[in-house]
Amino acid sequence: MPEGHTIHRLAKDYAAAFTGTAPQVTSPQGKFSDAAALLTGTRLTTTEAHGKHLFLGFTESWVHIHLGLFGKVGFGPTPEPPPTDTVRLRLTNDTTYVDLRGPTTCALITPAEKQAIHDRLGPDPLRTDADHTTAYRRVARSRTTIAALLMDQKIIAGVGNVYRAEVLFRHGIDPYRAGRDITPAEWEAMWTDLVELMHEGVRNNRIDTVRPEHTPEAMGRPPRVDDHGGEVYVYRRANLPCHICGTEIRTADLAARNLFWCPKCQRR
DNA sequence: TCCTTATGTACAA
DNA sequence: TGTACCTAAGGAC
Repeated sequence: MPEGHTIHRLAKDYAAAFTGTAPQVTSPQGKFSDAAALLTGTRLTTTEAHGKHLFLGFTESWVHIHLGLFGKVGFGPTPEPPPTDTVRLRLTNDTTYVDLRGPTTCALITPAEKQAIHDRLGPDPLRTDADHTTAYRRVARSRTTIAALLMDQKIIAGVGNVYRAEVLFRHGIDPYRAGRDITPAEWEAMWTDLVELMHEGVRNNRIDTVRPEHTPEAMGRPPRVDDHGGEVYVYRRANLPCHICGTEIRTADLAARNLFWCPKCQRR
């Protein structure tokens, strides 16, 4: 379930369980075995997230993890169960084990390689070093749709398909508007909102975007049941009535991803 | 048991 | 723009 909030949460969870310890590192699936052998016996000193990229800092080098669409991480107490053959990376110390499966990336990198990743990523609403005005400069010059720009990690890091759909809804912005038609005030408002929503996402480990006055309880409707876990306005609600105006939520393909929006609440 | 789908990205043409 | 890659769950048979 990887948007930026998930990765920042994982950075905290890895740190809480392993910082200061020298975990046993293994790769039951095999693709990370050589690196795992090198890392075993060295200390995990720090962890960090930028957008959807996770970095585990060991004494000598960094492990760079990107979950992609399918990657999953699971923690548990020791004693650890025998790993299944899809576990790419397992860390185990005296109290905790953690398994990583299905990542797009799991690699040892140097500090210079890590810096190169930071350099190609845009500002991350969850990082204190983020400067949203640099992102707006790129948005304001672009003829690309705002829906595509919000998913472009070079422009803004950490937003995925759920936050994209939801923040556009919350600000009444039609997803097909060009970046250059987004006003500074609109960008500022979306950014501020993302900072809040994503911090809440880290705390709760799920995406909730529905304002208190529109919750199922407040509106007298049944709670949402969706395996992504959170309460949302439009994401994966195609052909269901908009929580606010009742219009059917629309869906379309945009750059090979599913886009969702309310044609009445979100105007050009 | 097979098929579809998914909160992502990179690379080829 | 299309396709490849990584995994697991749910639904159709």
